[in-house]
Amino acid sequence: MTLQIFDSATGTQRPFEPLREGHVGIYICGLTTQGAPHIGHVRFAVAFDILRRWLSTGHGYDVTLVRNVTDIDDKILTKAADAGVPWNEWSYTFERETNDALDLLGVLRPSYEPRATGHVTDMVELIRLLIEKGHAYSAEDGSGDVYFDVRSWPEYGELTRQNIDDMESAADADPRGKRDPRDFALWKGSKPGEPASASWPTPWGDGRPGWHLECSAMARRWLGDSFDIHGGGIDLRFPHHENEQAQSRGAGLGFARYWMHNSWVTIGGEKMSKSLGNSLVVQELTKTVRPLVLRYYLSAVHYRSTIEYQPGSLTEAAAAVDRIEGFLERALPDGGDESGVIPAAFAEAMDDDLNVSGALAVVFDHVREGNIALDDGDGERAAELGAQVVAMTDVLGVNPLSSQWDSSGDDATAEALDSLVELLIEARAKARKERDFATADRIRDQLTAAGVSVEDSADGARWTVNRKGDQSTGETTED
RNA sequence: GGUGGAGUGGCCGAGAGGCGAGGCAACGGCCUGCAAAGCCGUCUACACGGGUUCAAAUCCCGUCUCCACCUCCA
Repeated sequence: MTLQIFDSATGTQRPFEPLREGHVGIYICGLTTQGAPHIGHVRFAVAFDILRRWLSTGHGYDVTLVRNVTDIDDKILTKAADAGVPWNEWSYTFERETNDALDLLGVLRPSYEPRATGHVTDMVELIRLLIEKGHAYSAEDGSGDVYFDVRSWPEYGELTRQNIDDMESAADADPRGKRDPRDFALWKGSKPGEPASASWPTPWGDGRPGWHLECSAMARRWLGDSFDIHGGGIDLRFPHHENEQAQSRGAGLGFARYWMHNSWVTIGGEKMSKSLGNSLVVQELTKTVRPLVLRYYLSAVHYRSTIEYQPGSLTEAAAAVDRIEGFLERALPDGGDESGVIPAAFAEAMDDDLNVSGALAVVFDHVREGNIALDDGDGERAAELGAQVVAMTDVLGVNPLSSQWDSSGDDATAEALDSLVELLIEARAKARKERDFATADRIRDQLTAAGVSVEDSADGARWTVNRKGDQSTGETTED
């Protein structure tokens, strides 16, 4: 079976064929290092994490995933200056914070994570090539800026299928030394008042990288002149990705062969933004909601569909996760292994441009069938189905049994809790046997009050510690 | 003005000419000492108006509504 990918450059779904057999090179834009990441900021990472897992698990590809860090730009310089912190420390602080958030959500780390500031030489080389080919020029106003000449590149607008003359030129655009208002900066000359540490020498003057150029330079260095997939948020399509492609192809490089863009998370119908406060910052949210639940929530919707966040969304996700988890804990009491085979229906859904919703339907079908097997006392069949559920949820990064989600503290504490609860469970079992239901219920109530759920079954009681976000109280409600 | 996306049952959300995706919630039943969990069942939906077709949520035409991007956005 071939993986079908919706290529936003053509606006069509087409079969994925890698440049090099057995290998896939992916470049993703997106790490935000201006501030703490909210759930909208991390969606792209979750979406492409699923792509990556499916390419390797489902198709056996060796995947190289490069995810850049824009560690210098106007916003970083401004915010750092306002905070009185060196810009590089500001950026690095949030780079770590974002990576922590992604670790928390089980996003696999990239193969490599290059920073813009480490690739000035590669950028200079690209600028040189572009000037040589007549696609770039040094600003005539002596600012030290270097611009890409969009009129010199007939294919400009190709990626987003736009006609250059139909574009609304920004009313507030500062023409500076541009030949055309749509020309964009490859390199930005240093301005008075900017920190000396944010300046690098080039043949066209001291300055710092333009935003778009870094991706062209880093993709080229770490993935080659041509590579398979370029990903990022839909809002980056234009101008960022359009400009990247123009620069790279203008310089004579093949660049990306498939473009994938994820949609975003909205709240109240609007794109999520920082001004909404920090209630949806990943690290805040995961104080009351399990990271697994948040990961599920961000994964469950197709990557090209908008996720509308509303109070209650996470409670709903928690219920769905509990359903999978409850089954797996009963079907695989000793934990999962890697023996599960991925069902064809699941693969089919995933091959259809990563139809995660469709794939989850297959997961839940297996959960139901497994529960029936458990009710019938067919542990073997249940374990088999459980293993399949493990395999499928692993692809989506939402396997409840994964060690990724272990957070119960140290083993000694867990063992102490275990023996205390077992003691009460035994006492309750004795009371029930003697038909002393008042005592049995009192013990269960005490356990419930302590945050331990008890479920009776034919072969004894099963208990679990209630998780964060399982109750509606874990949800922050809007007035 | 240009480009693109969307409108599906109480809610979320797939699907894309005929066969009731799935999840959540609610209600009824089975099971249970009672619960919980699980299972079975009920609620039969595709913005609106036309058209094509034996058959349309799906194709065509038109309309309405919402959202995004258009040179520092995940």
